[in-house]
Amino acid sequence: MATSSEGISRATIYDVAKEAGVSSATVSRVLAGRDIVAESTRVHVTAVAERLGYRPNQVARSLSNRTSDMVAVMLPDITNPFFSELVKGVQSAAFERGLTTLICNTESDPALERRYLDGLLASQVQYILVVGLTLDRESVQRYMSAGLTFIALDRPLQHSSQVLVQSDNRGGGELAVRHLITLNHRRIAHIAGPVDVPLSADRRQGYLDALRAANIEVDDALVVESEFSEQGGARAFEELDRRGGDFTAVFAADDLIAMGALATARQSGRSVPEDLSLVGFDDVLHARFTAPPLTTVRQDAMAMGERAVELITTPEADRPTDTVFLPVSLVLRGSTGLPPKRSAASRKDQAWSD
Amino acid sequence: MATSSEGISRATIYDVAKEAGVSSATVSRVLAGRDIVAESTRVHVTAVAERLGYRPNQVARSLSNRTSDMVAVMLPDITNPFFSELVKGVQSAAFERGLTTLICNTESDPALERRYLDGLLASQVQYILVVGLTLDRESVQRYMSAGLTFIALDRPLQHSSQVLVQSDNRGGGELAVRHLITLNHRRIAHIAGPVDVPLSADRRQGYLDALRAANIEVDDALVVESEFSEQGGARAFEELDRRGGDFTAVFAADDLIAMGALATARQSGRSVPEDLSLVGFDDVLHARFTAPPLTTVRQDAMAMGERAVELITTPEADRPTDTVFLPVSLVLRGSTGLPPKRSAASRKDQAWSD
DNA sequence: TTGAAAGCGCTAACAA
DNA sequence: TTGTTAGCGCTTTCAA
Repeated sequence: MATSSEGISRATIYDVAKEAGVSSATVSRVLAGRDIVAESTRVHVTAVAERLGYRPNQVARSLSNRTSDMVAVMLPDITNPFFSELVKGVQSAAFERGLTTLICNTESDPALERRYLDGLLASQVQYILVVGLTLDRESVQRYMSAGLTFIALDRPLQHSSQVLVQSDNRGGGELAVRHLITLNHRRIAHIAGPVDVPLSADRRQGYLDALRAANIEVDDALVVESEFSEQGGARAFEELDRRGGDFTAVFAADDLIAMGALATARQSGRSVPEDLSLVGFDDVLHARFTAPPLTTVRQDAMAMGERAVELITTPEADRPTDTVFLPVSLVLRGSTGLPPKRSAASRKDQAWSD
Repeated sequence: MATSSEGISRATIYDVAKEAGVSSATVSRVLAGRDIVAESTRVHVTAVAERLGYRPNQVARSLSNRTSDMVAVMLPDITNPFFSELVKGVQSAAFERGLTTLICNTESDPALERRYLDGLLASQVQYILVVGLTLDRESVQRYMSAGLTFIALDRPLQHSSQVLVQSDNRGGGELAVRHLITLNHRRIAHIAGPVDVPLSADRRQGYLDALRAANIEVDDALVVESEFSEQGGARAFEELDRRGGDFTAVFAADDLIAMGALATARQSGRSVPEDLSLVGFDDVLHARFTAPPLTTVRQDAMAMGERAVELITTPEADRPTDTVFLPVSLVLRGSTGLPPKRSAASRKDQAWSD
């Protein structure tokens, strides 16, 4: 073994073996723990390894095993607070199981996705938790047959039927809009997420279901689309305004959109919730610090991450083959209230009860 | 070479060698690119490799080389938007150089930090971009002599004299407060960051310098401390209020604090900027979507990440040995304005000029 | 300019 | 229960 001044060299399994007077195989067995070893040699070898400050070389282990202790999580935008919380959940769950998390920020760029996947393949990484790929189906298939196992989080993988862990998006949308209806809102707008993200349709479906259940006619002019960002929400709200602005409430497809809409609404002179009620989706950390604090549908990002990691450590046979749904809940805060007089007055039942 | 149905097996360098009728060493040379190889064999081997879909096995490469193509970035909290932007910068710069980024979220927990560092060591990772460790100096030293190279980002490493890439925090604080003074504010509070984070002191020093330069007496009752979060900012603002609340402006040590303070200020019935001006620090994405949008000191997180990656790819000899400062700038938005009448009237010069 | 061969550190048959 | 040995896939002397 090289001296520490030589840098990165460390005690190897051979150093331990020689020092302990056994073979390297025995040391390996002791370390792996699951092979039969005499208690006395186990104790001795462990002590020697400890004394030498031995640390297994993960790279050598990977090469020999053709496995890796890393799990990758691939997502479109780490600056989206929902995703960064998700990452936190993945990371803490992975850590508990001795796995290291590799975060891949793709910017929804297929070229980046490909580079990452190639890199993961080259590094023997097997499991990829993925939040929406933009890569084409064929490429994904190719990576799968090359040995990658995908677990979809939040968004399904292109056409493919991988396991998917996601929140009850439709139910959440319904919850949000039912809340608004209960408050007596009738003209409810929806800022939907991008069409190419399936959960956008689910949340929108929840919106439609709630309206229909209350016999409220659906007005397409009240639905606009936006990307998941404050920027997008701001623009979408302007568009809604441009179309006439005849609504007393908005259900936004996520909190960022809601925050952008909130900022724009206030700039256009409306007070929230007096003139306009607003509901978001996700319950990101910042949602309780907007002015007013945002009423929103809570998704448990940490739980989603944990559940996904749980899946990869579940023997393949016991693994569910289709979607795992996570419950959502409504968090009431200050951004929703009764509609302004003009359109509210007619009903007094139900309000504030949900 | 195994068939693709066998899973993760791929063409190896030997498959290419055999197919091309050369030795594995030659293939290796061709791939490495920097060794002398006959042009004809280079072309031929490249073609064969291409045809076989050969991809070098990074694990084997690492084992042989005792190096890795990964660079780690270790930070206290990925959900802090400033850090997630920083990560984005690191990742894109790393990617351009063929490096893969490993993100380690430590929660400021020394036990987690240690586990991560052990793992990195085991994976042959050499470079760690680190945003503030809580680990003790001795441990850090031990990791360094075990071969890890630390590059400090945003916050210096414990007592150690590693390279540090950071913004001009003192200058930024001064800029913020000078702006408030120019607007005619005289009673300016400061919500400082945690004492154990050095940049807190720098920004606070900027605050003090600006006050002194304007001959404004410093009032310790106007300075409170907070962790870097909205939660903390909210609490700090309450404390400030409890102490009498005789101030017309607040300089917050970061945007999250500012956002928490903003929410609380509004709840306590003040309008911003009419009753109270507020300046943040960082210019995170959300800062332009608060109500009103936040005036703040802009740090270029992406640039910081890029600069750090640049450093690790710089030959050690040419590498700076101490702090690399990045410029900051003031972004004027809606959260700052003239102080309320009572305390403003007396001066008419300067206002709105900066 | 190329090839043979010895590692890098660990694991896993197979034998003993 | 333990040791011997042959890889895992690549890099890199050293010779040719």
